[in-house]
Amino acid sequence: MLDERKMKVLYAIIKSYIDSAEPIGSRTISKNFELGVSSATIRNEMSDLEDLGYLSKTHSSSGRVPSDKAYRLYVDELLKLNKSSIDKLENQKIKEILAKESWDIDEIVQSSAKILSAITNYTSVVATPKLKGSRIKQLQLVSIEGLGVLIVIVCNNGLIKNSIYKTNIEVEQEELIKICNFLNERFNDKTMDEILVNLNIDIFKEVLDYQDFLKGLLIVIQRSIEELISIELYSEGIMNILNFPEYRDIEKAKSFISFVEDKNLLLNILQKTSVSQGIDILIGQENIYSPIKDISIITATYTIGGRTIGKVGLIGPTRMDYLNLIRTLKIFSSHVSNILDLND
Amino acid sequence: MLDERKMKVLYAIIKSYIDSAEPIGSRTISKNFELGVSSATIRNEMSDLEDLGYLSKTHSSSGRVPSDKAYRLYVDELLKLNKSSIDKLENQKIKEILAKESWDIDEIVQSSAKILSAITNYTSVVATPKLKGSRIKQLQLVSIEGLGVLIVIVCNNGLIKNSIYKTNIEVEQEELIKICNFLNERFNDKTMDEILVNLNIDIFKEVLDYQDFLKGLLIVIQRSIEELISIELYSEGIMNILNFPEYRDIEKAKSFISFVEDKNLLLNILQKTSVSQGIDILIGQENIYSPIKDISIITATYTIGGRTIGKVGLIGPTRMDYLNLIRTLKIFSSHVSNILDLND
DNA sequence: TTTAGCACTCGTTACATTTGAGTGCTAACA
DNA sequence: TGTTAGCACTCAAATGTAACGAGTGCTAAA
Repeated sequence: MLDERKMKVLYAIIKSYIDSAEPIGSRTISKNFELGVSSATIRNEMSDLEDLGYLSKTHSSSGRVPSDKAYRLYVDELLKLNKSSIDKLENQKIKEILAKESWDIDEIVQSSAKILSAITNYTSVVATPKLKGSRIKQLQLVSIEGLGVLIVIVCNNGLIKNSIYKTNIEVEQEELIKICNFLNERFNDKTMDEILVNLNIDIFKEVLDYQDFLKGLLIVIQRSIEELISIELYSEGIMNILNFPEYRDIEKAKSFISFVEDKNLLLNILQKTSVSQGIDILIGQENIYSPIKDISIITATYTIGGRTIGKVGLIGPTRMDYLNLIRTLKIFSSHVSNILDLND
Repeated sequence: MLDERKMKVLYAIIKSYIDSAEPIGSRTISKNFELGVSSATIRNEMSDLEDLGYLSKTHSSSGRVPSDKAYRLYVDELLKLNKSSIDKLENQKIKEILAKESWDIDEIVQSSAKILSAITNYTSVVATPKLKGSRIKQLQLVSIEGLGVLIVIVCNNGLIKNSIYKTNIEVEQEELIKICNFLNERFNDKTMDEILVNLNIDIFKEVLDYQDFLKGLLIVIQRSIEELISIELYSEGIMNILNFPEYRDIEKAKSFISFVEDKNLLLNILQKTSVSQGIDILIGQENIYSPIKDISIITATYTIGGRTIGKVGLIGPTRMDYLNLIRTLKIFSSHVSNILDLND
């Protein structure tokens, strides 16, 4: 395909453009990179690369800017090479930052997004785990004087959700335990999905006492499970976008922001990304759903016990720092997975 | 002080400036407001108002811009008049939006901030309740198989906090209930503050069994209480600032953003605002703590059972829409107070 | 095949000019 | 004495023009 020198020239341009954000001229390359040829030669190569669709000009006598196709080539190469090179120090740092304990799903996910945007200076998005397939490990009912009943749902992956059933029907402590045991028996080893389907049908046939109480209780449990399996999306560090020169223009910045704040669209895009393990990258136009064509999204999945249950991503201009971001995101998602596994 | 006509001219300028953000000239006023005098007369009045410190010019031949002093006059007048005029419809709308049930403090507070910024299109800040003086109504310990013990703290205002004590010390169900009862007895009718102080001293004298278990448990309880009484600050809608023409300049926008993201400073400012019930407003330079001198902050308090326990505020350029924001914030804070009271 | 050299392009910058919204002052008027 | 029309003046913003320079493509020689 591309001969070695063309490759070198292209990479030089991509790297330069990633940190300057200005069109790159042939002289810049010949000065800053040791290619052993003159600017005129590079000029010829650049002209070829433009014909091949890897570069473009902003106007007839300007320097060149890498195209989506160029980034794609670059990124695919990175993904191949990058396997080994994980920085010990950075690894340690991320581990420490993430060390804070928590069992609340939303809290873990939300603080992940915060941390990720803080260490990268990019905008981050994190989608909460898909718990559809998870099972309920234990259900606890705790009577709270004068308020109602606290429902605690413990998932098999150690995550916890609780909610309140507000009622003034008084139920004996013993009865409560009975009901609790009864429900635990029902739920035992069923997935969330299965439980949701059978929630009402099964239960009333068998229990005769406390029908009213139970009816209310089940509604709350149902709502909790629904919340548990619904996918939430958090983004952090949108402001970081203002540091990129391409977003000096307020209107562009605003359209970026409203893109990131359109949770539905973003969720859709995240879900469309390849399910294969590891890193997935969408560059510019490749992403047909986005109304903005000059942003890239790097996503990684995180897992519990090897099963993919959520996504974490970084968003920025197509000219994003793929090299570092890929590395950071890899380390990061594996640590988040570890944390989630630890709770198991 | 100011005669009636000067007052009218000043108000006309303030109102015009609030919605145009451009210096106001004498002709604009004479055209858009029915003052019955010519632009030349208004020009004279404006000149006087400038001498009195209510107006200033951006350059020698520009229109006039209201000063902080002018806004102060305007706002004080608004606060006097506004008492009665609460819009039924808007009232209803806010009530509906806030209707979603929740018992988690952070959740209530966070979603309040979101809603407030959404309905006003300004940046909102909300500080979580000060629960120092609250009491623990009930403590519950729930054993969770293979994980440890779930601790549920129910406050006397109905708010709930839970955390996990991760341990593999196995404790009999009966013993757990005993410990739970024991702790409840200790905590009963003490404020958070009091509990924190006495937590360790009291307890070990009396309990002999399960010392290790208890030691770990108390550490977690302590941490939970600390979190419960610590003040958190949430802000939402920072992006709204980009819609104001005065923040077209990215650098200004960035400095606004870093101001709002400096939680400590902001908390400090919120706490300095007057404790008197109702609305408090800080205009521009009046706020000596802020590094930015051209923003205003409107704050309201929210209460539980009449006691002030948190603050909610709106931040924007000094040229903010005081009239509407005051009204909205009043309604809003009273509804939030209601929600919190309901849980009582 | 490479490269020095040169004409050409076009966005950026700097500077001069024009425009217009606004002021302040003065003189006339009710 | 307060009000107003009229006019000269100010200054930011818009417009126009010229010079600059970073870049290209092409040609001809090494």
